[in-house]
Amino acid sequence: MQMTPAVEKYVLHWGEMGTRWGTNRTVAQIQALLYLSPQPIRADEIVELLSVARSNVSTSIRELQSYGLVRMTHVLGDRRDYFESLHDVWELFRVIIEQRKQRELNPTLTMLRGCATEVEAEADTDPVTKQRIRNMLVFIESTSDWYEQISDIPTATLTKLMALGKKITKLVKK
Amino acid sequence: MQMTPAVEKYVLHWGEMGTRWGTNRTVAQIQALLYLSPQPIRADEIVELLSVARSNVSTSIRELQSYGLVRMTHVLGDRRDYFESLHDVWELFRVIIEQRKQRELNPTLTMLRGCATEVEAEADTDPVTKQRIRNMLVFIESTSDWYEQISDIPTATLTKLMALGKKITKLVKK
DNA sequence: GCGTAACTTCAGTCTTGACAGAAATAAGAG
DNA sequence: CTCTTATTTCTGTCAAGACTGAAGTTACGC
Repeated sequence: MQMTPAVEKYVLHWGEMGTRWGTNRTVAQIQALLYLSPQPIRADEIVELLSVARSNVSTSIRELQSYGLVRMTHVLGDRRDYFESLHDVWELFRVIIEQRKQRELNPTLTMLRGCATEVEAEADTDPVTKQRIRNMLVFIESTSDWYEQISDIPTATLTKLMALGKKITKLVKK
Repeated sequence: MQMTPAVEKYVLHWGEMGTRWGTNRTVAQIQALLYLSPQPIRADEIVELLSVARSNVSTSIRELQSYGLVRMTHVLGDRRDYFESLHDVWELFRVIIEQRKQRELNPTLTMLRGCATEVEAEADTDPVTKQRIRNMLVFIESTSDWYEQISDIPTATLTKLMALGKKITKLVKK
C-alpha cells in the first residue's frame, strides 16, 4: 500500500467524516486505508502511513474489529498481524447501519416504550404530549421493523429496488 | 409545559442521543422539549425546565432554526419570542436526513469524484485500489440519487411502502 | 430620549475524549 | 529460561467545543 495523492485525499476526508459519524478520526482513517489497500496490511505499516502512535493503531483496530468491519489475517512464517477491511461497499454499510441500530435505535425504543406506559398513569400530562410520545414510538418501531426486514435482502435485489426510485410508489398508489 | 418524570426521561435520553448525532446535548434536549410541548414555549421557560444558561438556550435555538426544525411564533401583546418544533415525526426526520445529506453525502461525493478522476492519471496506484474508489463512488451516488427521489414522496405513501417490508422484493425478482 | 425588558454576542472556564509515550504483557526463537 | 519482537494497556497531556456569566444590542413603553 502506498500513499498516492488521491489515496491520501480519500483517507483524510474519510477521517473527517468519521468524526461526524460517532467514531474518531484515526479509526475512520484506518478503515479507509484498509478498504483501499489491495493487500492486508500490518499495524506498523499503518503507523508509517498515517503518522500516528502504535498504541493508537492498536486501540483503533480493536474498535473496528468489534464493529465487524475489519478482520485479522496472517501470513505463513510471519507472526505479525495483518488486517483487512470488508471490501464490498454494501456489506460495509449493512454492518455500519446494524451497529447504529444497536447503539441508537434499540435503546431509544426501550426508552420510548417505558415513557409510553409510564405516561398513561400520569394524570398531569397533557394528552397532546402523550400522543406525541406515542407517535415517536410508532415511528421508531416501524423504522426498526422495516430495517429488520430489509437487512437480509441480497445486494443485487436492493440495487434493483433503489434503481426503481420513486417509480416504486406506483405499486402502492392503486 | 411541565416536567413530569416521563417527559424528563424522554428529554434526557434525546439529549444523550443528540451527542451521537453530531449535535450537542442542549440542542437535542431543547428540540425534545419543544416536540413534546402542547404549546409553543419561551426561552426563559426552557432555562427553568432544563436548568441551563439563557445564553445557551439562545444559541441552541438559533442552531435548531438554522436546521429548519424549530420556528419562532408570537403571542399578541407579548413581545417575547415563543418557539415550537415540527410536530410531524416524518417531517422531522425528512428535515434531519436532508441536513445530513447536505453536510456529509454531498462533500463526500465531491471528494470521490475528485479522487476517481485524479487516480486515473496515477500510474503507481494499484488497479484494485482504483476499482475500490469507483465502487464507493457508485454506491454513494446511487444512495444520493435514491434519496433525492424518495424525499418528496408523501408521508402516507411512504408509510404504506414501509409496511410492505420485504414483500416489496417480489416486484423486482420476476 | 431614558429606562427597562428581551435577546445575543463574547470571553473565559470546564469537560470530554483523542492521542502519545511509557510500562506491561505475551509469544516465539534459540 | 532468557532475549527479542509484537502487541496491548495505562497514564498523563492536549485540544475541541459546550456551557456560563458578563457585557453588549436592540426595541419598545412611557
